Amino acid sequence: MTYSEENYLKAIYHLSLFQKKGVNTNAIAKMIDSKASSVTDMIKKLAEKNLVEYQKYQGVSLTAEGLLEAKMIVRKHRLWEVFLVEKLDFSWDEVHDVAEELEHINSEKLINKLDAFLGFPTEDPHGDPIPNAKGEIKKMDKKLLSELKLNQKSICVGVKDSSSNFLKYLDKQQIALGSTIEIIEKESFDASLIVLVNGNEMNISNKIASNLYVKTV
Amino acid sequence: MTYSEENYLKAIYHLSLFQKKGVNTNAIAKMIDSKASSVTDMIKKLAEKNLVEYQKYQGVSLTAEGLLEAKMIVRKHRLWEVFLVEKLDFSWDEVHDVAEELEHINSEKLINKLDAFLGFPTEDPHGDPIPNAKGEIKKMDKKLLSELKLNQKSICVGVKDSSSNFLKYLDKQQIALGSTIEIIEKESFDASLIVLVNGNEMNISNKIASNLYVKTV
DNA sequence: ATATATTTTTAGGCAAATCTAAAAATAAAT
DNA sequence: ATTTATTTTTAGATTTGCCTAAAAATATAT
Ligand SMILES: [Mn+2]
Ligand SMILES: [Mn+2]
Ligand SMILES: [Mn+2]
Ligand SMILES: [Mn+2]
Repeated sequence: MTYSEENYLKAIYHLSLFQKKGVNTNAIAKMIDSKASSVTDMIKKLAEKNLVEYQKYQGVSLTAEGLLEAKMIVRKHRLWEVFLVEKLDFSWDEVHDVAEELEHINSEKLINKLDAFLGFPTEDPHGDPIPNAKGEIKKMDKKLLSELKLNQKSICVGVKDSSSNFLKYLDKQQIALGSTIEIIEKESFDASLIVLVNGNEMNISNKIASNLYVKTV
Repeated sequence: MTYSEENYLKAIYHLSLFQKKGVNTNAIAKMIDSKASSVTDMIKKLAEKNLVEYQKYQGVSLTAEGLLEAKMIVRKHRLWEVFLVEKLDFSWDEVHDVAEELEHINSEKLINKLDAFLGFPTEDPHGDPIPNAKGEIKKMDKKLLSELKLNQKSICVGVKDSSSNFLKYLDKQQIALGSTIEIIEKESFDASLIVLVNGNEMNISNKIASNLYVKTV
C-alpha cells in the first residue's frame, strides 16, 4: 500500500466514527487537504482493491479488510506517539506530525516489538485508544467536561481537539491527563464554567469544556 | 527532499567512499536497482538543487551540501539500527530493511533525541560508524581479517558484507563484534585460515576472512 | 413542482519517477 | 588510426497522484 492510500483509509476511518452513513467525498477532501476530484479517483482505486465499498454519489465505507488496515495505521500512529512522549521526552503537542510519518513504516515485527517495549499501552498521550495487534479497541466510557454534572468529581482522560494550540493552552493551565476536575459553578450566560482542577479554582470557557474528556469517579 | 532523492544521495555517498573520481551512472543504477537512464534524470535534478556536481559523461560527486545531507541519512539509518537491536531485540541481520524506511523520517528533534536515548553510540550493530549531529565521523582503524598477521591477537569490530546471509553464518559460528580472533595457521592453497575465536579453533574460508574487520590489540 | 444550490463525477492535463529503445559520447581493442 | 564495445544520454511512454473546469447527479428552497 502507498502512503497516499493509507492516508485515505485513515481519513475514511476517522470520519466514519462520526458518520453512520457513507463518508462524503468532500469531507475526505477536507481532511486530506486535497480536492474532491482527487478523492473520487482514489476511492475508485481503493474500491478496486476491496478496501472500501463504493457506490457513485452515495459516499464510501470501509470493508472489513479496509477497516483492519485503517486500525493498524492508527495503532502505529498512537504507539509511536507514546514512544515519543515516554521514551524521547517529546511533549504531547509535538508528537502528531512525526507520528504522521512514522505510521507508514511497514513492519509487523517492528510495531509489535515496539508495543511490548512500551508495555502494551492502551491509550496514547491524548487519551485516544490504541488498537491491539488484532485491531481490537478497548473503549473507555468518557464524556465531555461540558456534559458533566455540577459537583461531580471526575478525572481528565482525553482531549477531543488535539491541536498544538489547545494542548499548549492546557499545559499553561496545568490541566493534564489524570488531573481531577470538578465543576463548582456554571455560568448560564456564556456556558463558561468555574472548575476545580487538582483543587485549584479556575474559569474555563465552554469551548474548552467541549474539548476535554473526563471520566466520573 | 523526496525519498528517491535521498536514496540517490546515499548511494552516491557510499560509492564515493571507494571511488576517488566521479561516481559512475551505471554503478548508481546497480545500487539503486534502477536503470542508467533513470539515474541520469535524477542526477540532473540533484545538480539543479546544488546537491551534486555533474558534467555529462564525467560521473557525479557530492557538493558540500549534498555530502552533509547524505551523512545525515546515514546517521539516521545507523541510529535506527542501534535502536532496533538495543531496545527492540532485533538481531543484526533483521534491521537493515526497516532502517531503510526509518532513515527517511524527517525530524531533527526526533533523531537527536533518539541519539541521546541510545547514549550517543558511535557505531551501528555492524560496526559501521555513526556520524554525529554535525556530520563528523570518528574513524576507527580496522583491517580485514584476511590482512591480519599470524599469531596477532585481534578483536572483531565490524563486517564488510552485511547481508543477512553472512550475518547468520557468523551467528552460527558464534562470531560477533567483540569476539577475540587470532590466526594460528594460513593455508596457502586456498587462503583459508585456522583461527581461534574466543579461544575456539575453527576453519574459515578466505571469503569470510575478507569480510570481517578486526582491530589489533 | 420547478428552480436553485450543492455535491460529486468526468474529462483532460501536469509533474515526478520510472522504463525501453535509439542515439551519442567515451573507452578499449585491433 | 579505425573499428568495436561499453557507457551514458536523449527521446518518447507509462504510472501514480494530483489539479482545474465542465458536466451530471442529488439536495434544498421557493
Ligand atoms: Mn496524532
Ligand atoms: Mn494522538
Ligand atoms: Mn543497514
Ligand atoms: Mn548497519
